[in-house]
Amino acid sequence: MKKRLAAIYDKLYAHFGPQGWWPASSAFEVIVGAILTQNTSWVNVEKAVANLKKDKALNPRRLLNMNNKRLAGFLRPAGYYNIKTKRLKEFLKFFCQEYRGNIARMSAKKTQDLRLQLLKVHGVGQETADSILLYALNKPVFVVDAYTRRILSRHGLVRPDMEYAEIQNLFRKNLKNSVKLFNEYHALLVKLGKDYCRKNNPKCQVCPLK
DNA sequence: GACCAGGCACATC
DNA sequence: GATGTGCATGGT
Repeated sequence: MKKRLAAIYDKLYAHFGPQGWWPASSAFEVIVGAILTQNTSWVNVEKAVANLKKDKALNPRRLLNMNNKRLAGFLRPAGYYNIKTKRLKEFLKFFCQEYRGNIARMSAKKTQDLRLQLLKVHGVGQETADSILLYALNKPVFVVDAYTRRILSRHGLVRPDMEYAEIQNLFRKNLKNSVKLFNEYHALLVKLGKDYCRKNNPKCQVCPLK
């Protein structure tokens, strides 16, 4: 398994090159994006984030104080905007109360403890929590998403219904637990997924992993 | 017009 | 524990 995971990474990296993730200009923006991208294409998330930036609202206090109607209006292009308004507010409440809206304070917490805290926030599940840990706070945690599952199962490394934690363990146990590697690996899987491995995508047979 | 997207919570069995 | 459903916009 070590060799297979390493080989997949090498092929993807050789084919696509470095992905430069996460596409955001601050840790806080990463977190907002992580919540907004739940089951949503990234281009739509970018529009919502642009709305917030244009209003100079992309900071914890301003977002937390904004009324929900207005916030939902900004989030609209990202879809599920009512739900996402609530989820974002839930995170902001936690972030401001627990860490005074300060990334460095939150980052100082022990990774596994912080992960558990994040999972208690309503609207933050495993993938969102891990995206925050890896891409906003640079913790060596592997992010498992729909593409990861689909790609690995199509290539026979996991069963399609395998638990999140089990898939995550595959990476943790068989690769160097490096922020740089985990960052790039997951980003490459998403790139491959978008280009070749969407649901019902006919390009699947010309996948560069073959 | 159908199908899909970088999930999650909740209901029901 | 497994399975089904609502949430919603915008691109292909």
